[in-house]
Amino acid sequence: MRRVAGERETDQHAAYLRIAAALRDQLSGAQPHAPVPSERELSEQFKVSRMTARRAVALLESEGTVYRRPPRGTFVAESRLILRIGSFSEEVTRLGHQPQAVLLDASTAKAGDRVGAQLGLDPHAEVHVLHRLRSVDGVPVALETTHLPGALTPGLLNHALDGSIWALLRREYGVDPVEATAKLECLPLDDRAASQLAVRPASPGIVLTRHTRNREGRCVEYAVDTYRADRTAFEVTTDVSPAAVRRAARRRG
Amino acid sequence: MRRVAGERETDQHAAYLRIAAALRDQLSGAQPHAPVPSERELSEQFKVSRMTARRAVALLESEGTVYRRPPRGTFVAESRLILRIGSFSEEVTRLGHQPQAVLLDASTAKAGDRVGAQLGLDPHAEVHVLHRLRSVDGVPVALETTHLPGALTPGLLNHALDGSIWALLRREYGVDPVEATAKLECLPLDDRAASQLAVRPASPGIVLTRHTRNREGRCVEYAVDTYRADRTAFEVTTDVSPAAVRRAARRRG
DNA sequence: CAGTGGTCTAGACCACTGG
DNA sequence: CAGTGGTCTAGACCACTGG
Repeated sequence: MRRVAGERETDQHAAYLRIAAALRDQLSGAQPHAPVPSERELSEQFKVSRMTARRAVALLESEGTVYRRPPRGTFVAESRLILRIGSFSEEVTRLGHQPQAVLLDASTAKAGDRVGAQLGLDPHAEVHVLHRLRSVDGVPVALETTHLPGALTPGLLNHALDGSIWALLRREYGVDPVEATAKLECLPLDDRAASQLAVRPASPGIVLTRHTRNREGRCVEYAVDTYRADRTAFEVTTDVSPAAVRRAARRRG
Repeated sequence: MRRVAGERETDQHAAYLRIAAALRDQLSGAQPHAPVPSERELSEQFKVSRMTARRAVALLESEGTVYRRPPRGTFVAESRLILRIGSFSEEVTRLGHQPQAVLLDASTAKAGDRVGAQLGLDPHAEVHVLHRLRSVDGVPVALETTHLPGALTPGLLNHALDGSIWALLRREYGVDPVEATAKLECLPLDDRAASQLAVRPASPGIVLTRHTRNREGRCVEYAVDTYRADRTAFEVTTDVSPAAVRRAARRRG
């Protein structure tokens, strides 16, 4: 069998992969939030340096199996939330958890070229921009940046913005989101996002870029949301018929 | 400002983050496949140990900015392919690239409890299982595991399986996929997947678990596909109306 | 103040490639 | 055979928390 660079003759897998696999096995039956052996303990137990034990734990962390809470230690993680594209509040509630929103920043300003193009508005049109931190059962899970056309939602910033925005749109403004187009990509979190989500820099994140439309096909929301990839997954249902593919191609121009 | 554990008084950011940011800047104007300075060069240039320079490069690799080709060096990556949920062949072609498929394994067997439940079939029903490696312009990008009900696609394994399966379904069997439900999650690639996709173990991956249905709502395909997260993103269009949410809830039971 | 994870050093040997 | 990335060692100091 052909070997890849760096793979030793004597070890089928690198030590850190062997340790990660052993730990994964060991923890598979454990309760969420149960303690995981410390890096120093693992380095003794597996007779490797701490840097090598550390790599194994980092791997489990990036796959969402464990989480670190310095300086208390490392613990078994809960399983991921499977969210649908839509209202964070409604989705988290549906899954039997408690959603929270903290408004980090809210402002009204001219759309500008970039946001205007995304919302299908003149660059001089007014747009509300909300930055919110979303949590589940008190644990930070996502950062939202939401752009809403000011003409559709006059006085938005006077409402309470720590709940479901979609509920507010429907109730107060008669704006009814019915279709969304979203791009999902997997990226390491930058310093700022990692800090706000209370995870280490470069932890895996899911960046969801979304355009939401009402029944008339008008874009009523443009959002860029960053989710912790270790805590969330997305489920989508989509039309894959050739007709839908052609429609999407037209929308894109 | 409150500091998190491990952050020094004197450096706003860790050295590896500072180096990553500098490199990101430096490479932003570079052509894809241009060489990136070696880890040893970076460690001299930034006056850090090679392990620290290495962490910076690893970060850029995980965000898809560079790729490593040992022992030749590290190079600037191309931008991600934005795929829709559907036919890999059709999507890659639409984006102006050349799709390839290599059949790794094909077999027909009883569904069993797990796959049977996913396809809505009796555990004793026959199912075709295909394992394929998908590439774009010669670069491996995804691993597909596709399950198809044998009753819908008799003799499937006698056809050429190195092209679009959906085209084959439509053309040879009159099976027409019109709707898909997919779960997307971000996971580090395991050893086997990483090796087949020619990336390092634990590189970021997107695991797409998909149920595809025909116009009658029958599940005609159950697939688990693993994509390189550094090379791909997904775009989906989905119904987000309350009615659709209720429909999805009913489907799930 | 013991113990944790976060970061970092200054080396080492390895397999492999391409000139 | 020079140079690359892959892995690893055996330490070090740090900030922080909780008993």
